[in-house]
Amino acid sequence: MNTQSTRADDILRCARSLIVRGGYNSFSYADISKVVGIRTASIHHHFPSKSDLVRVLVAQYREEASAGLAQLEQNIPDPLDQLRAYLGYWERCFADMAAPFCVCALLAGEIPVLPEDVAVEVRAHFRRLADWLTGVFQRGAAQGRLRLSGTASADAEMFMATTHGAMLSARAYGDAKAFGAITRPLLERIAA
Amino acid sequence: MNTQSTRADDILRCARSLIVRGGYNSFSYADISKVVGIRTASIHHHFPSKSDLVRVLVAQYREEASAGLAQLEQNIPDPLDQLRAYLGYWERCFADMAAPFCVCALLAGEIPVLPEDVAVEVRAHFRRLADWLTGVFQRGAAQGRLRLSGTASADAEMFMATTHGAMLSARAYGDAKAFGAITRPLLERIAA
DNA sequence: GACATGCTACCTACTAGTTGGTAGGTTCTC
DNA sequence: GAGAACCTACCAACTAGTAGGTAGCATGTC
Repeated sequence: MNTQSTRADDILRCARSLIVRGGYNSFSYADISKVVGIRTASIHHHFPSKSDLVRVLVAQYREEASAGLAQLEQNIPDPLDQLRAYLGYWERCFADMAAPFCVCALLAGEIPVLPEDVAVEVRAHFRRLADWLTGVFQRGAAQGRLRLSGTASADAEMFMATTHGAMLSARAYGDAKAFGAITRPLLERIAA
Repeated sequence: MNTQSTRADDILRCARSLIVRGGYNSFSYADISKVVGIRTASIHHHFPSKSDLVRVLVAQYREEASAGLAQLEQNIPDPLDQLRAYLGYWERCFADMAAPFCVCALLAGEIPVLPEDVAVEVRAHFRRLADWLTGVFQRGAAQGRLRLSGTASADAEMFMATTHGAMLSARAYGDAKAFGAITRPLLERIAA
C-alpha cells in the first residue's frame, strides 16, 4: 500500500479544504496553485480538468466516509452509540476546524450546475449514508434501543436531513455549537 | 404602492432563479443579460455591484417569506396546520418548478465565501424563520396540538434543519418527491 | 560503463473566453 | 432641461485549459 504523500494528494487535500468553504465554483486552480506551490499547468497534469479533480476528490471522500462508517460498525456494538459517534464526529469537526462541512452536503445544493459525473458521486454518497443509517435504525429497533416513528428507512432519511440541515444552520448562525445544539436533542428523541 | 414590473424587478427575478440553481458564484451578469435582454453595463446601473444585487435579492426574499409566514399566521388558526401549510408550500415548489430551493438555505452553505452584507441577510432569514417556528411550537404545545420533545426553540431549530436537509436530499436524489417523503413523517411525529 | 529510450513531474508561455466593473455618450420621460 | 434608463466600448483580472519544452529517474541494450 502506498502511504507516501504525493503531489496529487496535496492538491486533493487543498481542493477539499477550498471546496468545503463555498462549493464547486468558489475555488480555482490558481487558488490551489498558491497554497500547494505548484503552477496551474502542473495541476492540469495531475487532473486534466476541474471536473476530474472534483470527481476524484468526492470519490476519495466517499471512500473515507464509507471506511469510517464501517469502523463505527466494527468498534461500536450499540446502534444508539453508533449514531452518537457519528454525530460526535461532526461535532468535533465543527469545534476543531476552521470551515467544516460535509463535502457532499454542500455539493448537493449545487447539483443543477455540477458536472454530471460529480453529481453522480454526490448522489452515491447520499445513498450510502442513507443505507447505513437505515441499517442502524433497523438493528436499533430490533434490539429495542431505538424508537422508530416510521419505517427504518424513513427515520434514516429524516435523521440524515436533520444532520445536514444542522450544518447549514451552524454556518448561517456562524456558531459551531449550533450543530450540537440541534443534533443532541435528536438523539434523545429517538433513544428508546 | 408601486406594483408595476420594473427592469430592476426583472433582474432580481432572473437572478433569483439563477442563484437558486447553484449559489452566489454560479451565475454572472452575462447570464442575466441574456435572459432579461439588457446589457451587463445596464445591470450595473440598477445594481452597482454583484453583492448589492444579491443583498437586495435576499432582503426581498426575506420580506416575501416574512409576509408569507404572517399570512399563515392570519389565515390558519391551528399550529399543526400552519406547519403543514409551510411544508406544503415547499412541496408544491418542488413539484411545480424546475429548480426550487430556499435561497437562504443554499447561500448558508456558502457563507464563508459570501460578501459580509449578504451573509448578514442570510443569517437574519434563519433567525426570522426559527423565531416563527418557535412561536408555532409554543402555541401548539399550549393548545395540546403539538407534542414537544424538548423546548419549543429546540424543536423549532430541529424542524427547520430537517426541512433544509430534505431540500438537499431532494436535490441529491434528483427526486422532487423526496422532500415530501422526508417531511411528511416529520409532521406525523410531532402531531399530538 | 555508456548510452538511448521512455516516463513522470514539472515548468514557461500562451490562449480564448469570462468575470465584475467603468467611462462616457444617447435616448426616453416627466 | 433634468434625470433615469440604457447603450457602446472599454478594462484589468481571472477562468480553465493547451503547447511545447526540460530535468530527473528508471529501464534495457550494446
